[in-house]
Amino acid sequence: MAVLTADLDDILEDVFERVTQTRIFKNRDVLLPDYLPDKLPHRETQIRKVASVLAQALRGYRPNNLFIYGLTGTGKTAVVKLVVRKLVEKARERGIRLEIPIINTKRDDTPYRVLAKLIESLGLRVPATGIATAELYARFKKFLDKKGLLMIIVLDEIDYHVKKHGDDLLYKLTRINEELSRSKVSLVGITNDVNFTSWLDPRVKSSLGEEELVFPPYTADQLKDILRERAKTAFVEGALEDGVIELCAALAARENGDARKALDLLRISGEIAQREGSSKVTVAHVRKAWEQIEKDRVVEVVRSLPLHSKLLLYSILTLTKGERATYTGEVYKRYKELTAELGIETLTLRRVGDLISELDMLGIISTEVVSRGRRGMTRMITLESDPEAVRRGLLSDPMVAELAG
DNA sequence: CTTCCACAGGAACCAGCGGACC
DNA sequence: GGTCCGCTGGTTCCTGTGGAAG
Repeated sequence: MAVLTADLDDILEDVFERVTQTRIFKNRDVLLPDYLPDKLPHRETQIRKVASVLAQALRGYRPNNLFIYGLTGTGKTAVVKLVVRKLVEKARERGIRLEIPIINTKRDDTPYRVLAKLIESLGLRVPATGIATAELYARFKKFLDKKGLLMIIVLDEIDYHVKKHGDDLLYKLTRINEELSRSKVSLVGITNDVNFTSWLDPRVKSSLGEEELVFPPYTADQLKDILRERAKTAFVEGALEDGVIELCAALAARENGDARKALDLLRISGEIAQREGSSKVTVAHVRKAWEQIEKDRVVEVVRSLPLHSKLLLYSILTLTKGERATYTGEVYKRYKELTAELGIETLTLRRVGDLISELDMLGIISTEVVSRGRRGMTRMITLESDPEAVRRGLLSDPMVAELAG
């Protein structure tokens, strides 16, 4: 352990030396998830389709509603944003009154907030709460009609909204044109969930699906092209060892052809290489990055859990030790002991069941409803993620740390 | 074949909060 | 300043259920 004997100056000197000497990145930012490139390889047909539907706006007509499906990281949002950017430019040149708000309904996840965003896009401020949603909708309609313009509303990740709040708002928006005299509205819905339409009222479905477009997952080869394209501006020449791009592409292709994941992976591989003072990004760096992404995700998710979920997870962790399975009853018993020890209130079994489901959906644990015959129905619970990462996430909470002693 | 366990998970309801409206 | 509103994060009460034990 040379590190223990070296003195601080030497260590820091060494680290600074390595980090500044080696140059891997030319422009790291182009690998970040929110970077919007002006070239999107293998999305020509989708760009064409979106553009041809929305371009009606340039002639002053209301474009057909458009519905876009595709898994995460297939370029849906990027394509739409790119087309919208150009379209708004053109409309301005031609003096057409066109407004295209893009609303992420996962971030703004209530009907209220969606409407608030819409009103804000018309240039008006809205209180964060306090008004009935129906009233807000009435206001939106009024202001919109007064302005007399063409509005294309892009609702990103719309499946979240509908699953949480139903298709009420969507239904109203698809029919809003009947109540407007001076303005027109088109809708673009974007969803990750391919079976999403089963959640919709048939009338909404047919109206929203005037035009439909599917974004297929990228293949490994296509991901390679995307990564190569970005790598050109992201890395200094010769910084990538042979096979790095191929491996990133292959790993991400396995994850449903997710381009975002592929880009993350490449970026983090580069960061690891840089930190190690290596002059090249190697395949080994990619493998490390892959593990790190998963662990970081787990630590972060666990850290941001509410206290009672953490206590449940802590119960699961100690009961399973990362190996065997446990059951709802066992977990609840352990959980009650923990809350008693901390002197805090205990949630009901009903609520705990929901919290366990949430942990399952987050991918931290996996559960399966099983019958143990006379011993009743229960959920079989196994820890799905790296126990060390889970422990780290949990111990960052002072309450849990107190329990662990 | 029937019983019966130990929960799953739906439905309805509630308290408290922050904030706008009148 | 009381009232109304939506949201969060709970509770209470309830009906449903797969399969080992009897």
